[in-house]
Amino acid sequence: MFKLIKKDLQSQARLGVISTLHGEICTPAFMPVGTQGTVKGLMPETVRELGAQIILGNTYHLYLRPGHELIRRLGGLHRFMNWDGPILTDSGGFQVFSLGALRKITEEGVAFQSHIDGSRHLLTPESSIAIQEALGSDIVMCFDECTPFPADYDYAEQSLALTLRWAERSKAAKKDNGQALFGIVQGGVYPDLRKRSIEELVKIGFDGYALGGLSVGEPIEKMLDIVAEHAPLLPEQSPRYLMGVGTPQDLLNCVERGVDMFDCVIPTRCARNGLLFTNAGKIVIKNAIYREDDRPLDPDCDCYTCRHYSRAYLRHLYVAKEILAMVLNTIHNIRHYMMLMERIRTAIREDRFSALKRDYEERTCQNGGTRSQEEGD
RNA sequence: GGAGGGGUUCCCGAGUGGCCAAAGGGAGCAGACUGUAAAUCUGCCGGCUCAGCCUACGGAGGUUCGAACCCUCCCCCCUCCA
Repeated sequence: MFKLIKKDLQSQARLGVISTLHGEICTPAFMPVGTQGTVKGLMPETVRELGAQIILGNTYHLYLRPGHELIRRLGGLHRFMNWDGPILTDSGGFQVFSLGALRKITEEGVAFQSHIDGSRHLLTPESSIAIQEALGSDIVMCFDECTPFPADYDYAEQSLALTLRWAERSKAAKKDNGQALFGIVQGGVYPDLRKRSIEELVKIGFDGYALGGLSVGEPIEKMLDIVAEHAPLLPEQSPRYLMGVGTPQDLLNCVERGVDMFDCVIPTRCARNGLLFTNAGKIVIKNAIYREDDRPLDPDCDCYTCRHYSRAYLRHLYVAKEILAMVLNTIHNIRHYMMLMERIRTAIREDRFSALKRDYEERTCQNGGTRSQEEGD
């Protein structure tokens, strides 16, 4: 299911292809997030045109609404949302983390109260897998506990142990139906725990491996250290997925450290909130300096937004709270991410990944990436 | 002509003797956002030589230790009746 095509000589960067039931994915790849069966603001055709090869869906959210059985009856998630490319579904493990106040973790699984209506539900490794099978995703994620940060060693160790037991149960529950199943590495920020996590997951055996429990509030340097140390420990012939990351700078840093797949809400959420990524750094489109700026967002971008609209118009739409602002901004940010990934893949193929990374950093450093530079006050 | 209501900081709008540079919205300015409870959230928002001072609650005057708040006159708006 994964074919490693090339390894960079100067870094851990890799070029590969993942085969799924709904097509191939060239890696390194960034997967736009479509939590509720839609990449917010975009039609599937647009998502595809922007260069996305695979998108995310979410077990917890689709289970609660509209319900996985309903989606199954209507032909599965692909048909339901009119996206015929690959879909990866997250298991609900992240909601164990993000909906902290509304859930209780037990050996059996996680008892949730719906954030929508307060109703009570139990999500287990078995039910999470069953839901993902009903949705019909191409890549199914094991149900895990996304360990929070900070977490002390004892908590991280117990959490990891639980996630490993759940991984075994997820594997056991998974039907042999062509859907891929990925294991998730946990262990907090503790190297020995993460190493153990990897060893145990590999023993169980998965189609791919994800680094989880990162980008949950730990310092970026910490995350990079962990990725640098642990991504190379994952099986070379399996895809490596860093969950929930990140900024363009994070993507470059983590490809360099051996990661093949990413997903993150940053490009879509930030687009809706008016933060746009360009080849000259980030732009906060609501800022007054763009009031009469007739230039495109990014002259080096080929997206629909940059080909047709000025910063002044985009600022106007945003300030006026027009729906089109979110659409155009999302188109741009996703295209920026996709273009970056395309350039990364080409650069690895042509043995110039390091040069590309350096070049991108130089172009954008003038006003930094999100959360990258020193925090002011 | 008669009866009543009202003029507050960029706008709307609370306040009705000291705790008021004055609630709350809006606008404006800036920041955040990392497996989406996010079209969300946060901060600033009269000026200055900034633990204080100055300028401000339609205008002018007055009462008071003290007034956006009480009194007098004036100006302007709105509603109803004729």
